[in-house]
Amino acid sequence: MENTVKNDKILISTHKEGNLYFSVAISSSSNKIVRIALPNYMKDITIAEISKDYPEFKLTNKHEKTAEIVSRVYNGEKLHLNPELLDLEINESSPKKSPVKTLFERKVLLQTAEIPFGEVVTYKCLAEKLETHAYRAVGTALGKNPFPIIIPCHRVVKSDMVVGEYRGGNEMKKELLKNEGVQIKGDKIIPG
DNA sequence: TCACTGGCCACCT
DNA sequence: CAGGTGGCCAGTG
Repeated sequence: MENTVKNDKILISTHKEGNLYFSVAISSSSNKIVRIALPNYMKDITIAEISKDYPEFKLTNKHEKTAEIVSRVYNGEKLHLNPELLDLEINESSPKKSPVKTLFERKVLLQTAEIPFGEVVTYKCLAEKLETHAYRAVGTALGKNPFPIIIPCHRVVKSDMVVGEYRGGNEMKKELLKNEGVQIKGDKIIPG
């Protein structure tokens, strides 16, 4: 059992790339990533995003390397981060404490992790792979993705190829896609 | 239990 | 094309 537990210490490390800050949160007991913050021009905002779920944390540079990897992936480097490093477990005794809270969310995230660099799939397609018609629920689950960028929820788009929504905003989603070579015109993916 | 809310979809003007 | 409508179903309170 390696999921987050009550007295776990959460370590937050930040890396600056260009004028953006990238923060990651790692559990000191499992040594796994429990949260990745979306990049921001303000360091404090990335930390605040995490501290909302983990009020008791410690700032450290111990995991800055991990935050740097996130920043490099954001900027379009095709890097592989071992999915084992993400805490995808569901804590049965208190699911609310774990980054991923339900089986459905986990299945959606794992399926999303399969989408190759530079490619997109639709919410519908993802739902069908999970053998459900809960298209909207797929979107909702991705909206709560604790590991944005690394679990590439930005590669999931609407059925009409419009880019769609993103926690960090529609523009950030488009930038992420452009960074990995996806052609976009207006709000629409150009099939390639 | 029930009602409501979504990072959606299909279908209709 | 744009905008509206009803439908889908997992989570939430």
